[in-house]
Parts: sequence; structure tokens; C-alpha cells
Amino acid sequence: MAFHLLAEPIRRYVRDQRWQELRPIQAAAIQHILADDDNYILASRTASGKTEAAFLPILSKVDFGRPGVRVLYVSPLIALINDQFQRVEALCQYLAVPVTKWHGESSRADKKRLLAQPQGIVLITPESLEAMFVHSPSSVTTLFASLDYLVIDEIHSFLGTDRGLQLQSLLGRLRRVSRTRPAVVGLSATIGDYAEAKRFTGEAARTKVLLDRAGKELLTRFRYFAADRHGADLPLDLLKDLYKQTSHSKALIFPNTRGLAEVVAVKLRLISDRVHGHPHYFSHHSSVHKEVREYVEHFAKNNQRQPFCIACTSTLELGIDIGSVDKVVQIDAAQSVASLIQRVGRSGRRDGAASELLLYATNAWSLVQSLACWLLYQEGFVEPLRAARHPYDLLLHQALSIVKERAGIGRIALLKELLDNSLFEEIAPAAAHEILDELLRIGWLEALGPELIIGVEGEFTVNSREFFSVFKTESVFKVVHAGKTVGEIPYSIQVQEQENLFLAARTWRITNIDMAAKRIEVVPARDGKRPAFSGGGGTVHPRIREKMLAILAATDEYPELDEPSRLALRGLRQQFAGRPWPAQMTHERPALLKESGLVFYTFTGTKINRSLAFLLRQLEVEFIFDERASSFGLGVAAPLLPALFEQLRLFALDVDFHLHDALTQNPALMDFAKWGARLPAHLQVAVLKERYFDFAGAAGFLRDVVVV
DNA sequence: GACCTGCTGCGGGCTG
Repeated sequence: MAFHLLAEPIRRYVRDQRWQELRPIQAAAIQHILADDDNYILASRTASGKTEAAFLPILSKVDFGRPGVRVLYVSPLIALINDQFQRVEALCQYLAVPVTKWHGESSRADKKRLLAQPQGIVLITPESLEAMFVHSPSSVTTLFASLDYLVIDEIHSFLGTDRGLQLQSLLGRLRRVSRTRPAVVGLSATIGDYAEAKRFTGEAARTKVLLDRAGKELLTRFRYFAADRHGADLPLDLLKDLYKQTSHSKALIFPNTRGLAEVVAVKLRLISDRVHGHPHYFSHHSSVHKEVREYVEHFAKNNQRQPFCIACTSTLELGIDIGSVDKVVQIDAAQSVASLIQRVGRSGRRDGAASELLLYATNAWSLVQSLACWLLYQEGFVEPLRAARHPYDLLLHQALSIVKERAGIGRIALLKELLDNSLFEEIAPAAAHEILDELLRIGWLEALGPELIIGVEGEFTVNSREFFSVFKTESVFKVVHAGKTVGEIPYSIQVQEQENLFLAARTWRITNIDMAAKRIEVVPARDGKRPAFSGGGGTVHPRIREKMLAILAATDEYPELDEPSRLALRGLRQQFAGRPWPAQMTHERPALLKESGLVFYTFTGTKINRSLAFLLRQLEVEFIFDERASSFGLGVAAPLLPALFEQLRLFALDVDFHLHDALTQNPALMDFAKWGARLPAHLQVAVLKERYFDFAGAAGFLRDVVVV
């Protein structure tokens, strides 16, 4: 029995919680973590008690009487740290172990107190850890030289991302200053590739996975309301139906964009006002001011009886505690299965009744993508995310960070430290040398005797706040009403006096714009438009598109579809009917002759499509690309396609020259990687090839594809 | 038509 393995104070905590029993993931984690000092990945669905699964055994095991912080918890979100602080602190009170929040918004007095007496548990963000290495390396040693455990929450949010590469580097740097050998415990509900998760710890061979596959009971329904051709907003009938479906529920609605989240919140509130329904309609996304968002979270969490509706983006995907909701609504397809799982995970009624998932679609392609995601979810598929093996841009950033940390370091020692870190293990020493040479050339580094120091040109960069993060952010205008910030919007044609707009689920009129202070004054208004947000979306994995093709080629019926959805699916299937689909479709892709010309459907992921579009431009072939349908309209006769594909494939195999050219013409191509623009040109090309495009995938696709 | 994430140190002004 796992329970009896726990230390007595922890057993008392468990008894006081009045839990009937330990969850499977908790029982497994207790047995394993107490038995050895290995790294663990705990994979189990949302709200299955993963935090306790990690902390119950760790707190039972670690000797907190010894000096130094013993456990470091890393989280991708400040909001999550603040939530987890309450839970972990409640647990730690049974052991009198102090817990300290360490992020940009936590108390400086608390930080000072911890530095005077380093002990217990610290909750931190990757950027705060980076900042500590850069500005106060002695604090890193004082606090973290004797860690026993590193807990990484929502570890999937770091896998395959630039922020993950940064954290991986920081883990290596922590190990370097450590006198102990801390074990890593990673927590997640959505991991598609366990080998990658193990690799992320930097010690794959020492890492084991504990997995609870149990899903949850879910009542799923698809609903279809076709948008008119020009309809940027949602169809009125959809909004009316959505109101009817959610007016008595606690509902989360995910319409995929910030602008549509505002439309949904404002319009549902309008309908509700008209029929004297409840007034609890909110929006929650990155452009809603933090305090307003916190109010919404607080309302949802502390409200047992009243219904409410939050229209949101991925801000409510991760584990921020908003209590339980009984309906999750997705409008048009989610970008990934992982995202769908996280969203579904937010529902769950305490009484154990099945929670409800409503999947709306406004066009047939979106319906099929949504259906594909849902079927893949049922099959247990999650997109495998692979970390970049040649992150030259991260090496550049970490080189600057280490030079600053040491206040000067010999070139050989710096190279050794960088290349010893697991995330750079596939980078050749020659490339690392080149990056240092480039930093010396542009004056970001300088040689001082035998050592490298931060150069005059580099001081500004390294000393700015922006240095701690590896992602870019756009500049925005603050939107203020009566001295209170409502949120923010990017500069656009819409930013004009007397313009009306939606924000934070309200309607506003712009009364004053201060260009210098980037501040917009607003007053309440009666109607308006959705704000024009800029910004790119995510990427769709090839497997989703392959599933979409399989759905279209089959004749399966799905009882979860309403009648309009069924008709829409049938309509799209008819377009592709009459083709001799083999049982195992792998390389067959359809082309249709339409009025506008030949349309070729690739049914593959965003990165391969993006690469194909690049290659077509290089060949100066005209085309119309539609990512939603994954199709290319081409002014080419069908019999010529194989020859075109062969030409594209040869370009794909030798694409470096064209990428060099494209970068010279348009340096903004590197905007997706914050620290990429300072790399030597051929390393920029390498970063583009590895992270933004997939030319190897495109070449394989072009080699194998059979047009039907 | 398209998501999200975080932030030092120091000095000056203000409040209790």
C-alpha cells in the first residue's frame, strides 16, 4: 500500500483531505519515487492529482533540515505558480517546510528572506531562473547548489518549443553548479513522444515514465452552421444555438482567435440581456488585462451555483484552477489533438456525471478537421513534438548569458560548457566557433586578454529586460477606461478616435489616443467591432490531415454528428467520390479539376505545405494556397503534375541557395526565432530548415505522392 | 482567419 510508505505528517495530510483513496498515478509515483533516485515523467489526465503525485513522495523523502533549497518547481506560467503555491504550501504546513514564489511579480521581501536563509521549496519560471543566472549568479549557488528534486509542471508545454530549449539549457547549468545530483520529475497530461520527454531531462537513461491512460466519460456532439462566404464573424444562428446550449451551464468556449472570443462574449451577453438571462459573460485571452482575467478566474473558481460563460483562447488551456465547468465548446477545429485534450480536460463535474463537449463547425473543412482531431483523441494519439537538434540561435543566447554570468570566461571553457549541455550535443564545434566569431565581429563579445567578456555593443542587449526570454512579443496600445486598464490592442487602422470596438467582453468607443504613451482612452458604447489582432497560429500535424483524408475516403457514419454536419460531410465526400482508394492510403492524394483550374489536395501538415509553397515560388509557378483545405490551386494540366513534382523535389534537395536568397530579400523570415537574426547567414538557413520549414518531409512527399 | 508564455536593478515620488 502506497499510503503506508509516506512519512507520518504526509499521511496526516492525506487523512485530513478526506480522500477516499489515492489516485492510480499517485500510488505509482509514491512507490517509485520513494524506491529510487531516478527521473520520472508522470503522465495522467488533467485533474488527476499529478501535483500531489509528485509532492507526496518528495516531501516524505527529502531531508528539509539540511540547508539550501531542496526542491525547485518550474512552471510555464506565473498564474500556475500562484495556484500551485496555495496547494503546495497547505501540504508543506504539515512539515513546517517553507515555500517561496520566485517570479517577476512575487514579493521582493520574500526573495530577500530566502536568500538570507535558503531552505525548503521554490516555485520559479524559466525566465526568472535565466535572470538569476545573468544578474545574480551567486544567488543561484546560494539557493540551488543542493537541490534534491527538480519538478517541471506542464512539461509538454516545453517540448519542441524554443522555451523548452532554454529550460533544457538552464537545467544543465543548474547541474553544473550543483553539489548534489537532483532528480527531475516532469508532469503532463499530453505527451505524444515519451522518448522526447525523457530526452528533455538531459538524462534520458535515468528517466522512467509512469503512465495512467484512463480517459474520462465524455458526451460529444457536433453541430454545423455554415458561415456565409464573406462572414468574418460567426453566423447568427450559431450564436443563438450556442446561447441556448450554454445559458444554464458553466461553459468554456474556444473560438480559436482573440477577436472571435470577443464576438462570442459580447453577442451572447447581448442575447442574454434581451431574454433576461444571466449576465456572467466574459472573455479571457492574452489581450485582456491581467486583473480582469484574474477576476474572471476568481469568479469561475469561487462560484458554485450560478451559470457562466467564458469565451477564451489557449490562456485557459493549461492548469490554472478555475474549478469545474460542465460544458466545453470548440468552435471550428482545434489546431492540435494536444490542444483539444487540454481543453476537454477543463470540464469535469464533481458528481461524476459525464461532461459535455460541443464541437461547432462553420464550414465543411473545419468540420472534417474537428472530426479528425476527435477520432485521433479517441485513439490516444498526441502530436509527437521533437526538439530542434541544431538550435544555433539558443546557443548564441546562452553563450551571451554564460559570459555575463561569469563576468568573463575563456573561449575554450565557454565552448566546453555549451557543448557539454545535452541540447547542443549535435552541434559541431566548428559551428559554435563561428557563432562566437560572429558575436566578436559585431561587438556583442570582446576579447580581454585570455577571456571573452560582453562587448560594448552587447551590453545594451544583455542588460535589457528582453534578454531573459526567447520568444518575441508585438508592441501594443494599452486600452484604458476611467483610469483602469481594460486590455490592449495592436496598432491598426482601427486605432482612431470615435471607432468602436469589443474588448474584455464589453463594447467601447475610442475617445483619445496618445501615440507617444501608447495609450487609448475609451468609454462604454452600445455596439462595435471585434478588435483586429495580428499574429500567426500554430501548425497542423500531418497525421491530422491524413486522418481527414481517411474520413473523406471512407463511408463511415458518426452518430455524434447532427443532421447539418452529416450533410456537410456528405457534400465534401461527394467531391472526392469515385476514386479507387486503397485500403491503406499512404501516398495517394486527390486533384480536382475546378472552374478555376486544377486543385491539388496535399492532406499534409503545415510545415510541408509551407515548404511546397516556398518551392513553387522559387520555380515561379503561380498558385493559390488554402491551408484550411490543405490545397494548391495550380495553373498546370494534370498530366504535367509528376514532372512538376520531380522538379520541386530536386529544388527541395538543394534548397540552401534559395533560402539564402529569400533571407537577403526578406530578413523578417527569421522573425519566428528571436535570437536567430544575429547568426551567420548559413546558420540562419539551417535554423529555418529545421524549425520553420520541412524540406526533407516535402521531398519525401513529392517522391512518393500518387495523384488520383 | 490564425495561440500563448516572462522580466533585473536602481532611483525617484508617494504613502503611512
